[in-house]
Amino acid sequence: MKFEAITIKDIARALDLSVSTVSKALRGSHEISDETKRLVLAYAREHNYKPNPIAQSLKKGLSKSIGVIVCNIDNNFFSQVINGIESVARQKDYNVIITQSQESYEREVANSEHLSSRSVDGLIISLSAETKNVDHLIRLHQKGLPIVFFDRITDEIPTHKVIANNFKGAYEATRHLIQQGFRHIAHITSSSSLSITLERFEGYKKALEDAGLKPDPRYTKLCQHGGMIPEETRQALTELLQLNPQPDAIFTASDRLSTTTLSLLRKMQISVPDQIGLVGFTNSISADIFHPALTSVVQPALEMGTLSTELLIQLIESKRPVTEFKKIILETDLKIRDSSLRINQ
Amino acid sequence: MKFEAITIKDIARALDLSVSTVSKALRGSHEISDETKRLVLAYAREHNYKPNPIAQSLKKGLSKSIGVIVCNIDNNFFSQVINGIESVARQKDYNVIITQSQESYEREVANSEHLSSRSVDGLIISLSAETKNVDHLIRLHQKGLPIVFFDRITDEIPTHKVIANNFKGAYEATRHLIQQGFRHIAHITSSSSLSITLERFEGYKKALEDAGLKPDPRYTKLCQHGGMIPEETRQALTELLQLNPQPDAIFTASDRLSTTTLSLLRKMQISVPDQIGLVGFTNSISADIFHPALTSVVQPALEMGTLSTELLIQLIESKRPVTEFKKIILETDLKIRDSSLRINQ
DNA sequence: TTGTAGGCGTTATCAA
DNA sequence: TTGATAACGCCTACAA
Repeated sequence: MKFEAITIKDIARALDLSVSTVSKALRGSHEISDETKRLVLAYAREHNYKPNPIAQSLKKGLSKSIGVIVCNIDNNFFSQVINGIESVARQKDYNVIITQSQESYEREVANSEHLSSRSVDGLIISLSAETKNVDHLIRLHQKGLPIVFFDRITDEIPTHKVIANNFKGAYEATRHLIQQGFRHIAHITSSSSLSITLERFEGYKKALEDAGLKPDPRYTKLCQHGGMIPEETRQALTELLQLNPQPDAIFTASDRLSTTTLSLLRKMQISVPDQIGLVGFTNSISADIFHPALTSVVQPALEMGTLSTELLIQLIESKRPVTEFKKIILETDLKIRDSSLRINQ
Repeated sequence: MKFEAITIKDIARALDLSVSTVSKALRGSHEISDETKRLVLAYAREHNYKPNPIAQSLKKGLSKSIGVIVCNIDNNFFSQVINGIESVARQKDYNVIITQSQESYEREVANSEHLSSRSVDGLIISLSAETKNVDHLIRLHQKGLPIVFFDRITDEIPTHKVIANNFKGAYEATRHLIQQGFRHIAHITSSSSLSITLERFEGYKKALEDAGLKPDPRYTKLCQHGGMIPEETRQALTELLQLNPQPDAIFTASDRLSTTTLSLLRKMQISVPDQIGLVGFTNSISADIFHPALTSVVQPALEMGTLSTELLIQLIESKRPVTEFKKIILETDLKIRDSSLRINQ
């Protein structure tokens, strides 16, 4: 009943050769006669021989697989990044092992521990909203595990990083709202410990200042769980709507926050943008399809995935230690669309 | 510079014991003295010993990983299913290796070959739109690789399957359009070789018939690539709009087709539902957030993932061959909402 | 040109 | 209670 695959040993026995001869023949070594090679290759093909990757891994100390930690796959941005990761990885013959932190620090630590201990050759990670301390990753990095960060990065580890131009995106999104005539613009964003939170907040603030508007700290609400807990977002929105003067527009900092906010507004029977303006920051290409009622700032998520993977594989396969690390900032591609959501239920 | 992990051998040398003693002590064998166990475990913990999973795999012939083949991760339905798969797998200590067929038969074959050959203990798959022949999977199944199908299944392989109640979902979606007063309801669907295509078409047809409407074959358009090629969908929509009488509503059979159609209608400046009715079939929970202009039929995608994974792990870990296979049909949870998309650009 | 032997890290069997 | 040995499948000095 077990899945019996053919091995080098089987070929050797069948052809009355030694395993090393077969091994060499299979890899086309020049120290094997053409005749023997022909025989071995023919037999291998005929019996559909495939080297056992696990044995190869054990031998070479490389698993030909890369680990990925994201907070949640079921999120347009991350699934697009993973799409990019998978495409490049497959092309270079690496397996992709996916794990989710669900925005939990503990799960992030557990997943990183699990993925290391020799089972992956490298790690691609975007930090969880809860993560304030990256010692677990520093440890792995010091042990020599190649790591590439994307989107939610840390400055504490010297390695490659790929991010979007969060400042510029947030600046342009906010400026767009201002140009639409909104004056009291609120900001719903993620955990204060995330790199993206600060960068986007700075863009938001600068746009207000450049327009002569005074950023009011009461108008910025943090969601420590990055919107994973809807109640948190509901609370933030409710508090904003009770302020005086009431905000006339909202700049939401992520896909999850945007969609949750949109959904809450719908339940509250508040039309966008007739009653309140809404712009969402997004890194997701298809966002313009999925968010027909949002104005969005679009970033190439797919490219983040492909780039990160190329950099990681480069790290893995470089014989000599890499000393210079890149921090790649993908440029904002502002895409404004003003469809609106009419509420009629 | 290499990642040097501590091994059993290191512990044995340090404690002046044999590797087999250490191995047994680590697994708490009762044939080892308490004193020795204490020593070994203390040393192991102190030096953060982790067994090398690759060596264990080689030894046991099990990799503790499951392969997944979907057409595209960057698709709400599949990313939600994978979310479910990953959750259950992690809980049971399995790695999840993701691959995408991109709706290509060739890539599906290549991925399945790659994932088998001992690198995964089981396979969870949803067929590509191009796949007409499943010999590649029959081969793996016969070799003893446990397989579970979800959503896009085949009847040719006797194993567990998890699907949605496609007939009922399509029936209700179509009936809803009829109740809204639409009479010329078109249907844009996927490849004719997919199981879901037929099932959803039957539901659509039955709803029309039950309402005394005559299904017109010209009103059903197939997209052989499941909407992966936008041009295909554009063509289908264009042809539909040229028919006489022109359809007054469309029932789209999948997320990708729904969003593409919505996007095309927007470009054509055709409002939904003022100028044309639109209902999309979806298995995706968050669809009601993402498709504010669509009426949707909601299915528990997450549950498809968790269920499939539980069934697969059951197959993998069952000592005796499983003889009875389940075909689980998850029930439709119809969720109607009639927000509308006003076009103003 | 081919074969022998040892090892990658772990586990299982059998002997001490 | 512990240890020596072989084995999982593959690779590679080194010998023949």
